[in-house]
Amino acid sequence: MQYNFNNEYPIYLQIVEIITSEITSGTLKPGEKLLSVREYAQKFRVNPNTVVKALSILEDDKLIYAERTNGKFVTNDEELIKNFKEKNIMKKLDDFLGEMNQLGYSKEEIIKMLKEK
Amino acid sequence: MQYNFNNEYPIYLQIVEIITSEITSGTLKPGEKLLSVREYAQKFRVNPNTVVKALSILEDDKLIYAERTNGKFVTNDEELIKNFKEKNIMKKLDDFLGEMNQLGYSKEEIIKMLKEK
Amino acid sequence: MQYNFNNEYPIYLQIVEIITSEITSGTLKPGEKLLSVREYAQKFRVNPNTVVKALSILEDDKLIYAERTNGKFVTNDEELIKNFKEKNIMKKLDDFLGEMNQLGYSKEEIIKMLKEK
Amino acid sequence: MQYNFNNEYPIYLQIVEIITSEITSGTLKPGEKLLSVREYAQKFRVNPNTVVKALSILEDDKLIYAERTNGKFVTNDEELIKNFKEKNIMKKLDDFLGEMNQLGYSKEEIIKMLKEK
DNA sequence: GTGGTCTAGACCACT
DNA sequence: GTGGTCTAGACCACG
Repeated sequence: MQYNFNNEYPIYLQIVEIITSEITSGTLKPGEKLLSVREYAQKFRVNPNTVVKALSILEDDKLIYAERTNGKFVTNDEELIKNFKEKNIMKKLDDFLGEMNQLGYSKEEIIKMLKEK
Repeated sequence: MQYNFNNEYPIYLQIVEIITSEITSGTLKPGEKLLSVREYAQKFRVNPNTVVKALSILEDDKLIYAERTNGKFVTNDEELIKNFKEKNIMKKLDDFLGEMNQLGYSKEEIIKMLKEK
Repeated sequence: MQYNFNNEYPIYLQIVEIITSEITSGTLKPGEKLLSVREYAQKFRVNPNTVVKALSILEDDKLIYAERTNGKFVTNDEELIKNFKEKNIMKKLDDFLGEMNQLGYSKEEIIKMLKEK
Repeated sequence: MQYNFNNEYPIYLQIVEIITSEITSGTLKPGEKLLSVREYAQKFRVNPNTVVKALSILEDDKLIYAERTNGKFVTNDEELIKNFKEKNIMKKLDDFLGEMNQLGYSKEEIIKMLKEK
């Protein structure tokens, strides 16, 4: 798979989003070991520092935790993952509705357009 | 009215979006004269150059045109405005659906969540 | 006829060029009376001041002369018109060759491309 | 080398033309890194922002692309470069022929004059 | 009074 | 060190 990063948006945040959705969607299971920084750097074709920065944010969010010399792991707190997922979704929904309203579309019209797709 | 610009996002792009919505929503009619660069600068409380940058993007998009020393005007090409509006909407819809799918939500689930809001 | 003025270039200079070529190409004959400022302004759909500025340049160039209350006329100096025409042509040729050379085309290649058109 | 910018013409557009010719003529190869904004500013003895403006036009044209914080690079799309070169040439040829025709010269006469130069 | 251009200088995020 | 953004302020051509 190719990763096409958007240049108008910090790469490390794009990586945060990728790994976050891997966790919330279950591609990465609770307790599972993450790739090493070097492996992610290769996979994403970015500078290792960029990966470090992304992972430290995930660690702040408690979505992953580090075992000192052993690697980084997905949290075992499934409740947290679930909450994170819902919070994420709600934010996206609200942002989306807000933008569409600004353009003059009501919720009903939006649903109609979605159905037609 | 107060303009609260989001700091994580270039002001000039936010101005582009504001004026674009004014055009696509009909607040600014085809052929209508825009405020002068200096007036927008006052209104938005930004530097005139920031306005210049925003307007030059709208001009690239053909949504407005400049009459040398006379001011800037909304395009008379209503077809273009309509296309622009639709393109804009479709992009937002697709982006939104893409993000949601990446998080593991189907179109039906999304519609359901929207209805519940 | 429609006049589509190029916005990136002063209108009065574009008018100078139009009238100049009318004179050098013989559309306007030596001694012939020009339109009035007002008539040109209507014809070109520009501000009368713009026409005045254009005509004053032509007068500086001696291509036209003013009879006080009577109007403006094409010069009777056919030699001048001819010289003007040649000078004009040579400048255009040189500019063109210069630009093309900068892009890496020799005179021979240019002639070849012209023939193929 | 000295850069003598023509005062009747925006410097940033003159820079656009210089770099465009360097790309289309192969002086700058596909994928090659451009000088930094600051280096160009020194070389051309202009303000960095003037360079920024020129480069942003080249980026709009897709002739160059930016790698965030890493520099700017010539596009790798050689087809695009070729098309750009040809389009550029054709435009110049057409403009030139158009002007000359307006002055009453046929293509044959133009070719004759070119040969005599 | 209008937009166009340019300068000087500053701060910031990113790698 | 790189580009991106923004400000303040200046001068100019144009109509």
